[in-house]
Amino acid sequence: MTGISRAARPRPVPPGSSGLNARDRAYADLRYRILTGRLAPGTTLLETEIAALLGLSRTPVREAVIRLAEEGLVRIRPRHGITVVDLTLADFRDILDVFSALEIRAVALTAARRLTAAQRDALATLTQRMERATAEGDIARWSDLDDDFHAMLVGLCGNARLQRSIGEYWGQQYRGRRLILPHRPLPSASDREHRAILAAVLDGDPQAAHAAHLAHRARADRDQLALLQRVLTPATPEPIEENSHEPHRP
Amino acid sequence: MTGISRAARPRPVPPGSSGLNARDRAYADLRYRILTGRLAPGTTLLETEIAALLGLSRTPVREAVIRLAEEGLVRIRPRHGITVVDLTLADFRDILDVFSALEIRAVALTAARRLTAAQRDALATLTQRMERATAEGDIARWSDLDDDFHAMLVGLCGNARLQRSIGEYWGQQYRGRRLILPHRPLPSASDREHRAILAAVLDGDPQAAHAAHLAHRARADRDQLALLQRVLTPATPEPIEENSHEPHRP
DNA sequence: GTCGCGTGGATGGTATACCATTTCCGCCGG
DNA sequence: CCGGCGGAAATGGTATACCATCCACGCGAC
Repeated sequence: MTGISRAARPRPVPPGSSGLNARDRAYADLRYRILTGRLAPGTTLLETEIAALLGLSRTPVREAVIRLAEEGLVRIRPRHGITVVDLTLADFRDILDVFSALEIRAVALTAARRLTAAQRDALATLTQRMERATAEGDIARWSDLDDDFHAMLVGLCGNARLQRSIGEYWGQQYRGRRLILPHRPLPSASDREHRAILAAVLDGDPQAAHAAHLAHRARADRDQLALLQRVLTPATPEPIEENSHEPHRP
Repeated sequence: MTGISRAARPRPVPPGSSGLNARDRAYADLRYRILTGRLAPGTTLLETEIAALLGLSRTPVREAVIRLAEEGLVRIRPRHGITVVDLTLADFRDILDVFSALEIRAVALTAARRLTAAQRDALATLTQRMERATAEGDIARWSDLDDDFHAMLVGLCGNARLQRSIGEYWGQQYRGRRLILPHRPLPSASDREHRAILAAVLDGDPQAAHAAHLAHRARADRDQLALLQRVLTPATPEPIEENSHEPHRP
């Protein structure tokens, strides 16, 4: 394909998304609003309301909403409206289980492939930049780079279906990451594990990559869930700030 | 349960189709036709034609087709119609990669759960019946039981999202199984591996279950792909089924 | 006061109408 | 004879209309 990579696929989706049909625009727009918290969990809207909100008719909105529902971001209750799903700790556990299983496989596949020098460099550079971010205590920056690193590992696996499924869960997992971002400790363990993953991938050793990524995800998921529990459990004594590094205003 | 109460209006409802909404009926119907080969790979239909075929309007058909496309069973090419995807060996490899990764995780989760006596019995019985089928050389029956066994392991994992994703890939994997069914050797290896999986699950040992299922899937996938290669490579495919060709347009 | 039933309205599921885009095909010019 | 161009028809994407269904609410009966 194009020499330049498809660019880090994550990112909730830039606001200026254009050149698509109405269905995809509606999907991208709604997904973006949900992932960035502009559409808060629990928000309930009618098909008509969403259509009006986006300036479209019900048909494309409906198709987009069905897709979001299949992805687990919203729930459709006939005659009750479309509700932004409020994820519980158990939900996050389930999501991470699936997401990790897929990602581990993807990394193993990537390790089994021949990478170009540019790709190898890019991976190595990302880990270095993450370590620098850690050293500087810039967790938000680290988190973005971590997204890029994982996305790149997945993007190189060569299995389009696998990538698609991972992308499907990425959004849900992202919501959890976003919630705990302000509470994250320094990701020294992740940095260390990333080194091991990188080494295995550059070595072209799928077995080692599988093991390394499995270990990484097991620990990272455990930590993330522990943090999520802390964030989610309070009945709401402390309003969780919806602002992080995003522009404000809902 | 549904009985006659629903039939308030004379609707040209497809025969046997239970009382779902039109979208789900269209989805189930099309999926069934594709998986059973009634809609042969390569078949191309227009939205209008499918709608006429199912006796529905385009709207629900469209929604169903979008879902099938996301699932990878059909391909939508605007202004060219909806084509039943003809899976290549590479496709099957990709599909099995994802499917196995998910199923392995599911089995590990199941092993981590407390099962009821009935569930344990059911699993044990299934393996026994499979072994009997093997002894009798009834591969078709064995294959069905194998489906049941795997489905039950997955069904017990307690992660609804994981189950959903597995279900999404099950259909595609099923097409491959169906293709090689007549060429399968006696599944002695599978039976042996199933014993190991069963033991680990009944032991409540997720680690062991993970390892056992990983080994099982790795070997089974390898064998299946080898068979698929044999089935798929000949330019002039053997009469795999009695399925008739679609009438071609003049 | 509470429970049950009926009715009206809201809602979403489905059908249909409309329109922009693309493709196919024939015609004209080179 | 070939290739580009134009237009008509087909097609899918979108908008809208329609209608069965379900829910809420109120009224009446117990």
